Amino acid sequence: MDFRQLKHFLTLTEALHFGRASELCHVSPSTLSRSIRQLEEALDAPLFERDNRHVALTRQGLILQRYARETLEQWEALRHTLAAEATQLTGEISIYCSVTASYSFLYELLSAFRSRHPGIELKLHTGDPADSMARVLAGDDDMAITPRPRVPPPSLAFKSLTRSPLVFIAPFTKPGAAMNWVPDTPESPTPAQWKGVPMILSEAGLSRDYADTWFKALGITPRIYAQVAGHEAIVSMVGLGFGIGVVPKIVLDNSPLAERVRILAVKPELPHYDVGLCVLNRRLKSPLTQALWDEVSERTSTTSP
Amino acid sequence: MDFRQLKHFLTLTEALHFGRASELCHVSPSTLSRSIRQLEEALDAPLFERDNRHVALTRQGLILQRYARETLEQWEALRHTLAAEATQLTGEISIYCSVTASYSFLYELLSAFRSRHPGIELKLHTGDPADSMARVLAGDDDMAITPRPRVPPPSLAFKSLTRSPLVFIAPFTKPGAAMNWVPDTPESPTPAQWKGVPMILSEAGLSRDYADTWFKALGITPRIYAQVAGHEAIVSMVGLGFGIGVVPKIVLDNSPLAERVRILAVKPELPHYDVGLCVLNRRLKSPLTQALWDEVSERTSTTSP
DNA sequence: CCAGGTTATTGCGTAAAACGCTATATTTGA
DNA sequence: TCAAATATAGCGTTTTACGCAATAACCTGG
Repeated sequence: MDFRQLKHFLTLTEALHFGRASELCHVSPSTLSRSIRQLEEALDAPLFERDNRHVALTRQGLILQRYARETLEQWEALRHTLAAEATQLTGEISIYCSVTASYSFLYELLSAFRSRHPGIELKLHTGDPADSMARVLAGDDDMAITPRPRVPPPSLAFKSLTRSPLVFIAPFTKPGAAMNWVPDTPESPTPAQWKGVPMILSEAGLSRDYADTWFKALGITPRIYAQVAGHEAIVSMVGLGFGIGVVPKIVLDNSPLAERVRILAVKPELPHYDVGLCVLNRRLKSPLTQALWDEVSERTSTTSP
Repeated sequence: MDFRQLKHFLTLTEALHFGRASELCHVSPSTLSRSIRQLEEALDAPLFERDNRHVALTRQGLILQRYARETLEQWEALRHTLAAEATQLTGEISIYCSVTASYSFLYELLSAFRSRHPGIELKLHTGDPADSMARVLAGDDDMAITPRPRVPPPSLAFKSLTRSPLVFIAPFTKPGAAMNWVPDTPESPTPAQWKGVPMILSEAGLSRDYADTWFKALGITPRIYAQVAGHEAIVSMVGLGFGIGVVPKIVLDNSPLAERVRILAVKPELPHYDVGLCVLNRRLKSPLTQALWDEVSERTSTTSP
């Protein structure tokens, strides 16, 4: 059963004459006759009473006429809907990111994207950046803001958005406050100075990896006071005086607790933290994710995996 | 665009796997792939995002899914509706007849027909039998109760229902009433007896034809007092004493004025009046009219044109 | 009554479309 | 690195659709 047959049928219901209807359909009369016959067989019902002089619609034909009109109208409506969707991108992208990212660099990016593609809905899920890639790989989110991994999985595409130094932070102390575990000369670290320092680090993720590497390079076994999920929480605990932490400077710049902590001028410096957007390679085929990918490209230089 | 493609599409939306969907559709994977491609081309929109490992529905695909479900469901509903209609005849037959016919022999016929075919609606239009064939020929009514014409038009089919004598009727008079124009010896008609008789005849139709023929055969020029449309009106005027009329006996038998008139034992007798059902030959192809035609056959012997 | 015109359908040969099989490219997991 | 799984493209064969020509039936006009 084929739309062309429905169109032939409707034309004949209007013309009630095989010759004229066949002309309107741009087929021969015999083709039209067969088309109608096929419909009648598909439905096992006579649609027209006809002889070589008269064509009249049967009651069954009248019922099919209603159905045929509606179905073809809805098909046309569907095509228009899909054409409109092709013109304007619509749909939903879910993005996983940290709280800091959500109201710092990402805010401006997504604002520009929203005004360019008003039909696209963005769903932000905030959480620990250490979980970001896992969520994308598992398909829980379409995209994530994540630090660039040292060895990216081959199925992921990564594009840089910004770079941030990774810094050691200590509590900001008034003169005379008693906090004797803060190293006197952080620019010249020694095991003796750092072995008693209560460290507040991420549970997992790149900042934790870089901190571990830093200590190992200096032959220091750090005293871990707390392992925390999320850099914002590290800023809080350091500000409360519990210890020293390692966070991306951007997190500090965007924290309301920034005046409660100070950056230590630690040498050697930790590597810069490359923050960007990651997505499954195969998801880049989707016009939606492709559009956001392009938006990022226009703002930064491309870093393809 | 073809229902088979819609079915393939729906199966793939459920399986989200070309191999399994192609099995469910009883086609090869390459056929299914092409079927989906054809739909995508017809709609100029991607319906699935897919690679050799994943198949995901696009937003456009979701829209088509809704349409496809509805359209195929409605098609099945339509088939069931038409199947039900084929089992039980439904529709409308319009019948033209005289008032007498409507509550005499036709009443019982149509009662039986109605209980056999409750889905068929009957529309009765009453009027002068002289108009009955014209109405059928013009398509104003599907069928008509009519006297058998002497030369039936070739496009009409006629089937007898009943026969009725055609009779002369005079006013029923009490002894001593003064009505000197009623012939003394109607069994021996003479021009002298009948020339002064005020005749009340149909304007047209068979009863008029037969009356004219009767008078002509006796060399009588009748004095026409009135030409009336409908036999029932003739009975009324004769009962009121205006003259002598010619009507089918069945009309008299079914008239509330029967006791106001008497039948004259006129010789030679007028021909019997063969009353039946007439219909356009081509209308007999319709299951409805065919059903009523069969009902008449079962009650009477067939008289085909 | 007959001939001509009109109309829907059927049969036939040709063209177009559909199909399954096989090969291919790609991805993933062990 | 290799094997398995998967969607797609190419090819030859089969099936379906199509227009042309013929046919049967009906109606009209001479």
